[in-house]
Amino acid sequence: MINVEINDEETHEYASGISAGEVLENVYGKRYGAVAAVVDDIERDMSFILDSDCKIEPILGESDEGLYILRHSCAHLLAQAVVEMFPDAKPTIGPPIDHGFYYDFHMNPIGDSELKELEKKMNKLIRSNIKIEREEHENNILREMFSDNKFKIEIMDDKIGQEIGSSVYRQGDFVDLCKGPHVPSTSHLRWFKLTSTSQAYWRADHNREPLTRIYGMCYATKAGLKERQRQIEEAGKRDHKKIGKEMELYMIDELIGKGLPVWLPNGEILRSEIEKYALETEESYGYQRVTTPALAKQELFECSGHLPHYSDGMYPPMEMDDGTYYLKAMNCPMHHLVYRNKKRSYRELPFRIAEYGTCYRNEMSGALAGLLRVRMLSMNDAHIYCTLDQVGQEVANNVKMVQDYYSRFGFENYHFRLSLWDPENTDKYIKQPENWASTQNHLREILDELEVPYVEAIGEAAFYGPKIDIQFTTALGREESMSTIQLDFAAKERFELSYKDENGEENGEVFVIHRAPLSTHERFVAFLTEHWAGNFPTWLSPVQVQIITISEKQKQYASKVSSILKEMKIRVSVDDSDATIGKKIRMHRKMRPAYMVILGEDEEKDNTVSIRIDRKGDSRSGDQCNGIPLEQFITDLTIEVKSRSRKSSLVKNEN
RNA sequence: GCCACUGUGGCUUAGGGGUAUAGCAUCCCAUUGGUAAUGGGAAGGUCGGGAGUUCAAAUCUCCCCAGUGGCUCCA
Repeated sequence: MINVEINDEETHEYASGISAGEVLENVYGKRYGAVAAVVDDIERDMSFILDSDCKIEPILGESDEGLYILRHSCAHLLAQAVVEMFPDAKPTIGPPIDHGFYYDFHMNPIGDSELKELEKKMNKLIRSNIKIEREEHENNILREMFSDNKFKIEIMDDKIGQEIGSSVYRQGDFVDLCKGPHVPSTSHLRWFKLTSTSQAYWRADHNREPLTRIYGMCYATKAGLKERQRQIEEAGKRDHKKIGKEMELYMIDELIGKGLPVWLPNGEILRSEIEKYALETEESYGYQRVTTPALAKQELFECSGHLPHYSDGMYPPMEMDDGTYYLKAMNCPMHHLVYRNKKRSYRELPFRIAEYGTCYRNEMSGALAGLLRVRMLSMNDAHIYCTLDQVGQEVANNVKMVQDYYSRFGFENYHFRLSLWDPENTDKYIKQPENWASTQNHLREILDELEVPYVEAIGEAAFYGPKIDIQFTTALGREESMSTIQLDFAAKERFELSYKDENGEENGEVFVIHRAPLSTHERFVAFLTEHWAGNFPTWLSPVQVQIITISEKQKQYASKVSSILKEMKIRVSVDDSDATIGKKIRMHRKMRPAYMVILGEDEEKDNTVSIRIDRKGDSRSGDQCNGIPLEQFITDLTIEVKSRSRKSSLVKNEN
């Protein structure tokens, strides 16, 4: 007999040789929802045999660990269906990911109809409730089992070597090399859906074999799957491409080219409001503004290191009669020249120059997406030239600036990331290992001191130095880089940056901080649109007031109200057409004005307005305050706009 | 760039070998209306572009162009 402690709560006695699953079933009953077990702190299959005293805990399907196992098992199930349907397909790897899993196969590409067939087949395998069994084999047996799959052999070479054995999991005729654990049978995998296919490369190396990747989502319960589908649908409604079209923020025309958005009047209002706000903020932080050209000579980008390290991201050169020119992908080289334009004194440091600079990047055509990834972008860029001692304070100021900006725009779903170089893959970076080590530590200390929580990411640095990136989570739950604060230890040598220090010596220890707290206009507006679902705070709204008349009798009063608002610099638009009031409201809600102002007989008689919130997708739609004195409305509105308030406070929720 | 899918008037969309549906928007007429559909009428498309198969192509085939998702996650 052995003593088994369950879930840190109770201890039971069992005959040695009992399985983890049998114990859990004995204690919790059959429908407890566990997919595997933790035995003495190691994740095990339900079939794991207990032959000595131990501790055991169930892994529930809905826990993070449980979902991981479910998704991993679901990937195996997909592989089983694929090899049954396409006997020549070679499974490679199939990990769980957020919301689901994927599996890469060496096989011909497949389309939607095959995807549906695969899903059907998987459902059939689920209904057959096939047992998933673990087997352990010697190295040579394993190599024999997977002799027709060079990818699995390569995995073994890398991970296991030639000596030791490992485990496989078998379900029906399908066997996969795997550490496990897995769910005990296919019936646990009911709540999945295959979502898409893609092409990937073996080992993510485009010189190696192209693979067909199949994606799926998988949850422990029907409710989990439904919730994810709802989230996807919800995210679709917030999609900046859809809202951008509806609100006429921007357009993309084939004749201009892809990745080259045109800002329409409404989008330009957003851009210029954001820019105005940034200019004010940065002026108060001691930045000076400059404007630099869109192109420059090859020699500049050789000097900066862009051509050796970043040429893939730049457009091909233009041969002119006096040399070779490139469109700029970054503003920094030109800003360095601004610094170098005259002798600098220590009294000038930190020297901060800023520019809403327009850069051109040669993104792969397939990577372009709405405003999120474009080929021409306007960066909220600035460079700070300072001593090593000043770096801490400057970075701290920028972290604070980012936090202030985000709170002003209402962003909450973000986190800081310390982006480090990859010492295993140094080709992408300037080769100065000691500088990498020291600057990375420096940034880490600054973040620790500020007590800002952050994660570290290897291989995400810029070629010239480590970064603090601010990562934004989209409505779909995907992570994207928004703001960035980068420390550059290479520019001082490449551009011979120096200053005259307190001792009258020429000092070359000039550190450069690159920073873009508001990302690019393009990406920022995309996030902003998604975050607010187009229902921007009043100060940003392209249409701040949409006047709607009840009948054409109020034409004059509407025109009077509108000219007063215009004088107060409020963006106002009037609909005094002969359509019905209901129709006018319906028509304008998709443009999402901050407020609708209804003007009828009563309002005109009393010199008042009725203020209404009615914006597509806004839960406050329909809220209205009647009979507000015109004077008061104008005062309140002006305050709300001037203070850049996040709240639409002119309509109280009393109805 | 690569893989898959998609492309029908300004927008949303039906159809799927016999040159095209509807709604919204637009314009006109009537209506002067109190909060998510007031009636009626008109106009608007070489079905993303090009080539091919066919008596006949929006529809089938091929090539382009553009959009969407994916191409970091290492048993």
